Amino acid sequence: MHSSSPPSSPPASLNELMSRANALSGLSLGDLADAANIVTPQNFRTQKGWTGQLIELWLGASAGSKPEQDFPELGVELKTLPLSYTNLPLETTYVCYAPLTHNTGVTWQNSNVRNKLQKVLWLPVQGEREIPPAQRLIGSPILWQPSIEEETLLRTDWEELMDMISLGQVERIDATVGSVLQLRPKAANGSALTEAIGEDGQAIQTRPRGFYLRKNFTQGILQSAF
DNA sequence: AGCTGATCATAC
DNA sequence: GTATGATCAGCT
Repeated sequence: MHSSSPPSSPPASLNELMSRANALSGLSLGDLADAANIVTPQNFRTQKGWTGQLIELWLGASAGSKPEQDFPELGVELKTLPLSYTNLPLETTYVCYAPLTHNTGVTWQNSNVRNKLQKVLWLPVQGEREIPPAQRLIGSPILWQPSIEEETLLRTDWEELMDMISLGQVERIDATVGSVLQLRPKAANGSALTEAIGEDGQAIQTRPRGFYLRKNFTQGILQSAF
């Protein structure tokens, strides 16, 4: 049960964002969907981003698909995190689209990955597939900033991946590359293609890729929060 | 086509 | 059981 309505404006401060997030903790996805007059799907097979969009709505994030943080004024990125019964992440976490061309001048410091991960508000949600989406409960929010050690791990992986992309080795990158950050396909389907750099420096067409955080890394974030 | 929100489903 | 590679929906 939940009787209020989604906010009509973005949070004006970090405190307001956190108090909105804390107010969701303990509620079910069905509660929030009902109160917003949204139909909860029976499963996420055809609506994989549904939970994230529902939480965005309730926190007052600006809708849309811009390559920027969810709360630009606060410098905060929002991520829902599906958890198992033992509170382990069930899925990797998408970070951002990977640039495969025109990467001269791109450094870790000005990268989209670093920008997105500078400050993240994690919203844990029960994610076991046997739990109907409507019954899945929201957990306590975690506001996270990478530690020096975490940022070093991320930067090292990012630099290795970007080096390979820039040197024409994108087709040799698979999801095993990177200790905490990995590169995987990111597209509507297998026929989507984008430009990349080939082995001999020529333009090639390849599947679009995205950066993802490994489960072990997000698990560490959860652990250090408790 | 690019990019957001992600989970699915098969190979291992 | 789990990670990789593939896929779904919506907006620009």
